[in-house]
Amino acid sequence: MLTEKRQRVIEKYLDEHDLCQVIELCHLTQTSESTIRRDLIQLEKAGVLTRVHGGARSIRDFSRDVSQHVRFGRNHQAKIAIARYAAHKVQPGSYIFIDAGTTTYEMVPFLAQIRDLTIVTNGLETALCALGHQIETILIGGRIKADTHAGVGTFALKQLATMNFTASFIGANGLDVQGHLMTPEPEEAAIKAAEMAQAQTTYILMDASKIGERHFVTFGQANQATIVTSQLSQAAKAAIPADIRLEEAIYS
Amino acid sequence: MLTEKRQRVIEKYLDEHDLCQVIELCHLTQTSESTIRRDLIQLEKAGVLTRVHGGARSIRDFSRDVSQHVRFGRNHQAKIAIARYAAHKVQPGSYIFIDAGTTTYEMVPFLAQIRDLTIVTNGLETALCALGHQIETILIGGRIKADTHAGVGTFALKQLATMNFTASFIGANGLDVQGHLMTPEPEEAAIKAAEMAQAQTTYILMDASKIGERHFVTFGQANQATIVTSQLSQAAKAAIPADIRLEEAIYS
DNA sequence: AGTTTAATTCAAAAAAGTTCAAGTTAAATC
DNA sequence: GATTTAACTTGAACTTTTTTGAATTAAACT
Repeated sequence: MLTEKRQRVIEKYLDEHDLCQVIELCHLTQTSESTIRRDLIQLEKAGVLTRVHGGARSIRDFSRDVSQHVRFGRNHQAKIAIARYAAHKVQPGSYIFIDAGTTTYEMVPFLAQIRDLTIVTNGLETALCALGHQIETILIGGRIKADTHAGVGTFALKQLATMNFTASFIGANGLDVQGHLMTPEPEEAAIKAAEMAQAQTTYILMDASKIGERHFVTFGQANQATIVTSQLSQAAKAAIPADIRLEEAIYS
Repeated sequence: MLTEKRQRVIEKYLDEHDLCQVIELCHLTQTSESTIRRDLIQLEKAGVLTRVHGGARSIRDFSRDVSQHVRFGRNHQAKIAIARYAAHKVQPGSYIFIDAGTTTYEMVPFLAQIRDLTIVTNGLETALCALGHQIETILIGGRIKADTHAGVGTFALKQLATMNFTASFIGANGLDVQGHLMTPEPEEAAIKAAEMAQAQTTYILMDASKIGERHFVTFGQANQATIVTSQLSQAAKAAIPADIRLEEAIYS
């Protein structure tokens, strides 16, 4: 492949994905890491992208560190599979809520094709990503948490209370055998509860590693929602409550 | 094959493909690499194409040059000077509003040192930047405009109506001799008006090039605020309304 | 700590530049 | 009209430069 061509592929890929790993580009262009690194150095010098540890970021992507951790995180493949699966539930013309968080963030690219879609979110990165995909986006404001970049607090709750969603897609950090949906942080829990309350249908996105885990605050009951998760281990299956709607997203 | 004919074929192929390899052209024209190289040298000299290692690229292809957008917009230095000047107006312990926009965005780094500061903004990038500087941040939600990434609309206005700021820092696109503060977009104008209404003191940030410019919507009167701008040209001075508080930020 | 990613270095491979002999063409000469 | 010569084009052989991938060392992240 021509150097020129390869660098264009990289540019295009970065335009679409905002962030990418060196390895991804190797597979994409069928070249070695050395070559990709050299390309990235050149492209950075040309002002097309910014190099970050492990890959590169689009120059006009402000979401920086958080989404970087999103992309390079551990169960990334599982999260994408869950997100893709969940995205299939979305109907054209609907108003959906996308919770702040890494798994739900991954839904956005899969939503880009759906017609007349409006997404509402309290995640800054999610909003920016959606805008980048030409999706009509409404952001829940409020105090922004420094670690997760999620809108929380009374301002957020008040704004949420006036909205009604076709469906909410919410991340959770834990699910126990009694069907408690849990998260470590009270303010985020309050928001998640409101997100559920305002939705006709709720989907909880959580990878299998979180089933059986317990956290400080319960924000809802599992039987009020559909759980979308990755392939379950035997241990995870034992920890699932009885009266539950659970769907496994299979990925290869 | 005639040289003339061969070069015509190369041109045509390049018009269609933007980019091509020497080998491709050899097959296409049934000639040796030497010949193709000689053709490419000639055609490059004629300004038809640009040679790259391994092939050539159409001169008409500007997708490459677009990437020269290391564009920190036009008056970047002036904007930083204005932002620095405006930031000095901020007192510790205050609640201030920072409007979405490039000039106001530049204030954020200068605000990082100020103790007990809470900033409220309707700009996504501004919020992320502030969070990055460990500043307590509240975001105004609402529909997010795709071009400016600013929160607008009724959701935003409603949320704003409940807040009160020590000071608002707002960008403007135009100021005429009657003291009209103007911006091109009605929805943003409505937000800017609300930002002014909720503030004890308003600072309008605009570089000198915008003084004398007119735009579609007026969102406020200059005598209700302090204008912070860059060094004024003679033309700009002539366009300034009489009853105005205006401060020039000097930069070297 | 240990693991992953990046920078550096070097040899192999690919491509470009260079040179030259053979082939073409066209005008000039016989 | 045929032959010669000069100008030009072409393809191959060779050298130089650029690009590439692997190996090693250094740095960064968890």
